[in-house]
Amino acid sequence: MASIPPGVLGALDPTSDRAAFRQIADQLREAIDKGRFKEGAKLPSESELVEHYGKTRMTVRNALGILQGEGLTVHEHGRGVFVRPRPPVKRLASDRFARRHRDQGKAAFVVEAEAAGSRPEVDSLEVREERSTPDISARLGSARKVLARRRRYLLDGKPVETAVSYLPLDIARNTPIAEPNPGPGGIYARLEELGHELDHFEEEVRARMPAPDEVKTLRLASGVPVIHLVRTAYDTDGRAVEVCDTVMSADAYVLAYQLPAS
Amino acid sequence: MASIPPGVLGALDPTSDRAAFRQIADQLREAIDKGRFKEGAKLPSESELVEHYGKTRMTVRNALGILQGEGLTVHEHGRGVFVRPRPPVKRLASDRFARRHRDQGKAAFVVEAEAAGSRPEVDSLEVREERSTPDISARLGSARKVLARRRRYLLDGKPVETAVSYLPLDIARNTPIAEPNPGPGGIYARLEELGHELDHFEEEVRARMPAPDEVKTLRLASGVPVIHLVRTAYDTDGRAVEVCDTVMSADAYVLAYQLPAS
DNA sequence: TAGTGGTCTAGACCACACC
DNA sequence: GTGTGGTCTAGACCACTAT
Repeated sequence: MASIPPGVLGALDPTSDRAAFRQIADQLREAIDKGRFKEGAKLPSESELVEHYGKTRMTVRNALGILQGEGLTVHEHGRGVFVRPRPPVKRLASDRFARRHRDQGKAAFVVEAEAAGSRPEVDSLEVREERSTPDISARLGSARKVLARRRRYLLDGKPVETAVSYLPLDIARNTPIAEPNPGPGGIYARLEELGHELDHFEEEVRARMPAPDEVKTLRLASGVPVIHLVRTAYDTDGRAVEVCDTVMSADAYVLAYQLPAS
Repeated sequence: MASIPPGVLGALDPTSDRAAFRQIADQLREAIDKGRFKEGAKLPSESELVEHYGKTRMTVRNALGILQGEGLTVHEHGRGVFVRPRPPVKRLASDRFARRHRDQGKAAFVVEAEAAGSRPEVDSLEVREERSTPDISARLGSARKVLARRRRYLLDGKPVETAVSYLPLDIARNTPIAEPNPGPGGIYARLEELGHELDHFEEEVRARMPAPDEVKTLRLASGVPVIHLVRTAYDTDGRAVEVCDTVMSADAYVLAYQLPAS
């Protein structure tokens, strides 16, 4: 068993009211923040920490659990505990749905990702007709049945986002929108060809901890929240023609918006 | 010790590969999701769960720790574990900085909150000159020193947001902007009076788990992420005149934006 | 095979809330 | 005082990774 380099971690203060496992977590957190453990570096093993602090393994594990909950570390069974690397984030610009970005043969996600030097993938593509939920109905203005397009997006092999688009059946049924591949420019281009010229989009942004199925689908490290984004597309008649419900790994994205001052 | 109503929680599957504490967490999560425990309701105590499942207290506590990490429960020392109530969220509309909302005698936060039936407060107000960080300098276009305006917002006594505004000293020094109370319409109104007519704002939105000091300041329950929002205000000359760095309790807000289609 | 983290037992004492 | 959750001990066995 290797030992911990001197000066990296201090000693506990037995007179403190702060629980031992919190003090240990504080010291590890500080060491990470100050770069004494760099991104991707391995923290001391549990047995090293047990020896260093003179506490039992359970206490040390509680401390490590705090860091895990804060998203600072990833724990790999049989290997060790590592400082979680901060992956490069993808910036979603406020003009990402502008018509001028739509004249490509590829989907917007693919174009943007390749421009950023990443390897994009789309999988789990599923298109089917469904009964609408009350929330989707309210946003679409009372469609009982909808066309649902589900997919998952990956960057460099890592899942980053799931999305479900809901469209009223009277618009989408028996059109290219109901095909797995809707063609160049995506469903927004098809909607405009079908006479629904797009006017604007509304997006609602929330953040929360993921549900267990989201952890699985997005392969989320523990301590990583999700951004929940619901976008509604309106045509020039003021009709809601699509609702897109998106769940994104929060460590993969930064959203950018522009707001008018007037 | 009361006992658990029959049918609410099942039994463990000893043949399953899934760890006992995960199975217990699954059953409690399902019971919460299905409304068998309602918002604010008390879950069975640890000793009740120990008896029900025939596992030790440590195993039961691990299960409860999962739910806590998911933000599903709040744990109150000496009282019990409760289903976390979903507080009403405050909707931040995309036109919230429009000039027409600025002609009030009160701050925008106060006006909106009162309209929504909440009791708003602003505290921890602090205004001072500071050295700029590299990030703020880059956003403002190289101001070495800045005026920093720090404050914390509360709704009905609960802290929901901290914000720091940074303004270049050559704009803000010796103006009402440097006063604790900048007057009606806030600093944006003062900026326009000083000749910096506002053109637009840019916002960057991220989500992450809070740092320990943010947990304290915002009194965050465990399992609640924060929304980190950085807004830059530009005047009609294209100059960045303010950067506002905001950390919001993610369970208190939903952000709404409008995007153009053209 | 050795080292790592994951799960679990069976206790103990403490701090806090409520009656 | 009783019941609650918070902290901690001192073990045990297992599963996974690396060599």
